[in-house]
Parts: sequence; structure tokens; C-alpha cells
Amino acid sequence: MSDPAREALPEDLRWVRPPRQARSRETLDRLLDAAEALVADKGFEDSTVAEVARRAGSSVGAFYARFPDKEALLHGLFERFLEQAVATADDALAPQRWDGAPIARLLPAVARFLVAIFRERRGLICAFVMRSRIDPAFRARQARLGEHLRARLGDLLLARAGEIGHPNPQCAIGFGLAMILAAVESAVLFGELEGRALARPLSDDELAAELARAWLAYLDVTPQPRPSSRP
Amino acid sequence: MSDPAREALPEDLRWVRPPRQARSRETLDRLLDAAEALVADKGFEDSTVAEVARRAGSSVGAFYARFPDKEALLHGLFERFLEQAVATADDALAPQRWDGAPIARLLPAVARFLVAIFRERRGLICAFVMRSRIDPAFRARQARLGEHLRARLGDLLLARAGEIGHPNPQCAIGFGLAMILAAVESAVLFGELEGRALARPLSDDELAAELARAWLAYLDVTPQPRPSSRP
DNA sequence: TGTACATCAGTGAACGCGCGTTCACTGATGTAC
DNA sequence: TGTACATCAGTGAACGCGCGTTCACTGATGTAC
Repeated sequence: MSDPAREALPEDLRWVRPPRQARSRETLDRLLDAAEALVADKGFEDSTVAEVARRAGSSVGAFYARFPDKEALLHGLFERFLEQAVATADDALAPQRWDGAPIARLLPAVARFLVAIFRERRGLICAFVMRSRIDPAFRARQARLGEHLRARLGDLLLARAGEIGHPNPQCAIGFGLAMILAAVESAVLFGELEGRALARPLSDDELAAELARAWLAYLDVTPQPRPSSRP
Repeated sequence: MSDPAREALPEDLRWVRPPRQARSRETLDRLLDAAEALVADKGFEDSTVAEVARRAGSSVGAFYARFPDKEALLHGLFERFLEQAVATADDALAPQRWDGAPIARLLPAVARFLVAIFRERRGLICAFVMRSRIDPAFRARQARLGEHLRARLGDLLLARAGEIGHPNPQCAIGFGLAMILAAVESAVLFGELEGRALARPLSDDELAAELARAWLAYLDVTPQPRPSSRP
């Protein structure tokens, strides 16, 4: 955390000026917490620096002592979020946790998990997603998370490649994940599934179930490992 | 178009003040054309009223003579877009055009079509999608387009319900369409499939092919109509 | 342990820029008689 | 056909508001001796 070697990494330091005293570390945390609540509630653009400072029990000047500008705030929030996301994913997708489980049990669990996470942190993720539409740096950072997820999930799925009927499992794993993520985004973050194409809105459980069904069907997963070649 | 009965519909008139002279009709068209190009290029927020007016060879005052405010401009663009979209969809999905075609031929064509349209009008659709994340009126209007698409596609698919293995075809048609739309948005508009989950970027043809594969698999479409019950 | 000084941290009023919107005015088009 | 008047259409400089950012200043914390 307070590794002095970080001083040498301008890449990491571009967004948040590292505090030197415990007091300012706390101020930084309070600013981030206040910003997270505010951004989750009304989005990034509609949150003002003054409001963030006020909510943190701090001041505008204190804000600019920590962040070079307002944009850096969202990057700071994103960095904090990414740490959690990667740790959570690594834990949830750890191979030993799924030892012996077939894909048909793995993917529905992942689908439920994604729906739950997106629902829980709806506002914040929404702000991130919206931002990455515009900001290339943000998009690149988000892409790295995507690649990480694909790698972890890929490890699990490729170890069960025999269950996958899709002619190109490697490619299908990436495409399938991307498709499911897009659908969850659209459904949970923006509620578009409801209005635009469904007669009755789906519950989160139903949503996850349909996503899992689509995912398994796309990969062409059979309950039992299939023989290496077909008669 | 110039139906006097429209005068009685404040719903339609909220966004664009109807011109009374041919001259102002032309000005309105030029403003919309200029705005469309500008919005497609740099998004709505980054386009200024002054720039739209200048590009249209008009003036800021002329702009406000036609539109109550800047927001109305995007609604005006959207209305124009919707007319085209509905007409195009109705034409492309006309039952006689697909007479005798199985779902396995229909959906790949729709997937290719969607990818092509989204690619062609990328910037504009992107602006609409972004806006409907924020603006409820916009979202409602977009939802109506979604419902229209689902209805037209539903007519075609339900007439071929025998080919659908999904236990609830009605629901699956809506969900499948929404999922594919979300994936196309994500892939074409925001290029997220590339970065976040795929080793190699897909061409539009490959993208459409994989979308169609996922769509058919989700609906559990068999090449031949299946008998009403299974042995 | 105490004193002097440097740096860090925090404050909030004031600044300034961008851009949506207004408005006083000029010119064009249509209508009444 | 011509004239007077009303309305439509267009112009662009000026206004004003919101909000990100700065800055002169006060107080707190750490360090040297």
C-alpha cells in the first residue's frame, strides 16, 4: 500500500496524489466514499466537485490537493473498484472451487453472480460503462478487466473443453462472455430488456436463468463430456 | 406530412415547431442535416448550437425559432430516424418476403442486417443509445421501436413455432432479440467485444455469424419442423 | 524537552470559461381591400 | 395591379448561469538541533 517504490511509477500516480499523513489519507478515503455514493446516485456528470467535498465533510481545496482534476476522481473510483472486482473474480473462479463441476453447473452460477453484482452496484457500474464509451483511457482499463475475466473463466472452461460442442472453443469462450456481459449491462443497468422487447419484465433469477440457457446453448454444451470424435 | 390535423397533437409538436413557409422548412431540414452529421461525428453533448447553425448556413436565432431548446434537436433527429427504421424493418420483415424460409435462414439474415445498420449509422445510434440511458422520454420512445421490432419479428417466428425448441417461444423471442441487440450495440457501437474478451477482433461477417449461431442455439431451432410431441 | 522552521493539509471566496438562450432589429412573404 | 399591414423568418451580439479550478491564507504535523 505505502510502498515507496510506487513513487517511481507515474502511471499509477496520474490520478491520485498519494497522501503523506494519516489525516489526508482519511480525507482521501472520505472523498472517494462520498463520490462513490454521489456518482452511484446521480452519475458522474451531474455530481459537482463542491457537492463531493461537502458530503465528505471536506472542502473544494482539499479535493484539489488530492486530485489533479475532476476526471481523476472517476479514475480513482474505478481503480478502487477494479481491485475488488479482480479479487472477487479470482476467488469466485478459483479452479479448486469448481473441482469436478461440469460447465452446465458453472455457467449458470456465473450468470447469477454477474446479475447480482451488476444489480448491487448498478449506479456505479453504470457510470463506469458510460464513461468508457467516451474516454479511451477508461476503455482500455475496462478492457483489461475483461481480459482478466476471460482468462480466469477460460481456464475453467478449456479444462472442460470436451463438453463444448462449438467448433472453436477458444473463440467461443470470449464471444460468449462478451455477449452475456452486454446483455447483463443492457438488462440490469439500463433496464432495456423490459421496455423494448419483453411483454413482462423478468426477475433477476429469470434473467440469470435465460442468460445461462443462451450461454450453454451457444457453446453447445452437453451434460457429459463427449468423445473426441463423433461416429 | 403537412396534415393540418397534426396541429391538434401537442405530443408530436413538443420537439419541433412546424414551419409555415417553404423557406423555413428548408432551414429546418438543413439544421437537422447539419446536426445529424455533427452528432454522428462528436456526439450530442460535444456539439454546440452555434456549430449546428453555422454548419447549416443558418444562425442561432433561426435555430431557436424551430426548436424550443437544444434537447429538442436530438428528439427531432430521433423522430426522423425512427420513421426510417420502422419503414425499413417493416419492409425487411414483410411476411411475403420470407415465404417458405425456415428460421435458420431468417435469423442469420436479420443478424447481418442489424450489424450492417449499426455499423452504417454508428455515430448517430450511439448518441441515441447514450441519451436513452439518461432521458426517460427518450427511453420510452426507443422502447416503442423495440416493441415494434419484436412484434414484426414475432409474427415471422411464431408462424414457424414448430421449429422452436425453447419451452416458451413467445418469451424467448423477446429475450433473444433483446440479447442480440445488446450484443450488437456493445460490439459495433462501442467496440467492446474486441478489447474485453476476444483475442482477435471479429469482422462484421464473423460477428453476425456468431450472433446468429447464438440466437438459433438459444431458441433451440431445428432445421426441420419438429413433431408436436417427442417420443 | 524545547524552540524554529519547513512542509503538509485544509478552507472557501473569487475567478473565468464555455455554451445555451434571449432579444432588439432587419428583411421576406403572405393577405386584405 | 397596387398599397398597407401583419406575420413569418432570420441575424448575431450580448447575457447569464453553472461549475471546474485557483489562490491567498490559516492551522497541523513533522524534523533538526
